[in-house]
Order: sequence, then C-alpha cells, then structure tokens
Amino acid sequence: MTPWSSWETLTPKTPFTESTLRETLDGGQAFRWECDANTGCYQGTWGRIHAQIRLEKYNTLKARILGEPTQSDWDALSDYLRLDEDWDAIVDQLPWRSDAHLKTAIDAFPGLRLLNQPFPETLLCFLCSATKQIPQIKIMCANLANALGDPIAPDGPKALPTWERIATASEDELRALGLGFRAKNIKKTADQIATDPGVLETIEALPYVEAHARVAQFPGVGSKIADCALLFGARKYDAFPVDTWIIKVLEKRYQLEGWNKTQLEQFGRIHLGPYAGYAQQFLFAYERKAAHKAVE
DNA sequence: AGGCAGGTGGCCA
DNA sequence: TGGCCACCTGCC
Repeated sequence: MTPWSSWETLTPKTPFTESTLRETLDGGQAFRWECDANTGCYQGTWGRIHAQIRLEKYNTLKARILGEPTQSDWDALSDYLRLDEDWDAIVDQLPWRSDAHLKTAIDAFPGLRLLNQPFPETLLCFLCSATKQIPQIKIMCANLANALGDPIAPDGPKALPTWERIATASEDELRALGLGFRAKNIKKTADQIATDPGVLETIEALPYVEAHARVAQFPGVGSKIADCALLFGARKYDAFPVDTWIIKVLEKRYQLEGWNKTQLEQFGRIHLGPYAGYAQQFLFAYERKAAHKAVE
C-alpha cells in the first residue's frame, strides 16, 4: 500500500468555507472528487496527483497527497486550488454594484473559485457531460480512468487517460465504458489530437475568442463544452458557459425570455466582463442551491 | 413507463 | 438564422 504524506496546512489568500469548498471541488467543475459523508474529507484526482482535502475548525484548510510528494506536487496543489488568487480583486471587478442578483450569489459563496485543471482532461470530462447529470458524468470519467488510465501509485487510483491512449481504443471499447453516443465524438477527437500533437497546448495559449473557435472544431465540442473546457481547464475567465441552469437564471432573474443561446452568451460576456466565467460560477452555484432547497 | 438530463450536429425552411 | 430531432444510458 502506498502511504499518504502527512497532513499539511494550506494557506489560501482567501479562505474557503464548507459550502464554497464543496461547490469548488464537487459542484460541476471537476468530476473526480468524492466527499466522505462521515468526515467531510474530499478525495480526488487530477493530472498525476491523488489528494485528500478537508476543512478544520476556523476554516483551516488541510491536505495530504498520496505517495511521497515533492515541493512541485504541493505547488501543483496550490495552483490547482488557486490558493494565491486575489479573490477580492477579481470579485470586485464584477458588476455587483449594479447587479443585485449577482451580489446575492457572490455573498452566498464567499471564496468560491475556479479550479485550474489540466486542459486535456478537462476537455475529456466535458465531452462526457452532454445531457448528463453530475453523478453520471463522474461514473463515465471513473470508467475511463479505470479502463485506460495509468496508475498514480502501485495499486493506487488511476489518472484519466491521455488523448493518445484514447486514440488507440475503438469506439466500441469506449461505448462499453458507458459513454453512449459521446463515445463516437471522444474517439474522433482523440484521433484528431493524436495526429496533431501539441494542438491542445497551442489552443490553451490562445486568447479566449481564438481558443474557443479552435476547440469548438473538435467533434462533439460545441459552444458550451468549449467554454467549460476553457474556463475550468485553461484559465479563460472571460468564457461564459451557457447551460440549462444559466439559461434559467438569465430568463428568470434577468428577464431575458426569448433570447437564444448565442444572444445569452453575448449578454453574459458583455454584461459581466473579463471575469464573466467567475460570475457564471456564482450564478450557477446559487441557482442549484435554490433548486435544491425547493425540492426539500 | 416515459421523460429527462450542465449538448451537439444535421437537416429543413 | 431558427426550429426540430436523433442520439446512449440510467435514474426518478
């Protein structure tokens, strides 16, 4: 059995709360985190790192990493969680002064932030996401890792497969992982990436508009999935993913009934500005919370 | 038991 | 451009 590192105290510039940590790790940006119901400890995987994260009293953030992490692994954890991000400065640039609903959503999730995930695996996870709910997306990602991924440690959890590895699988093999019609798109995208190594790095380095146009050329990647991959996996904070939840928010709370998706995307980017993606995350989290409450 | 789910792409006017 | 529909699969 591979041992865990000792628990280290992390020092985010802006603290998490219980609900913002949950919303950050397990709110639909990433699909490889699970919360232990008894301890409230999150366990998850990204890149080649498997970690546990928990919040102690006074919102002290603790983490440990499977194996014998180096300083660069701890730095990777800090980058992943964006611990050094100037959250106050970012949020202050959102139009909360003139947007009461946005202000309500921000106040409900202080410290909620966007993860800094690896771009290739973020694209993969969101290719799985079409017309699926979060629990189902998680299962697909877990199946992909278990079937095609490399172990992070001997007998340990597995990383998500590389695109090159996926390209060596057949569509039928992928379908057997429960991907459904997404298997064809994932296979075709993998084939394209395999024949053009470095394309994802190139895309990641482009400004948002160019990156969006390029990533949306992959089969199965439309405007929404492109925006999610760029926002959650490439730090394009001006991306504004318009999904069913955000459509509801904009229709109901911004009185934009009758607007089509393209118009809603443009409204979001124009109204919310260079950090539109951050605003999206607050609005998304707040709306899901409201819907959850309504069920109770 | 049928409809729906963090969409996309193809087809038709 | 805008509307409609098929597409896998599992869960309510």
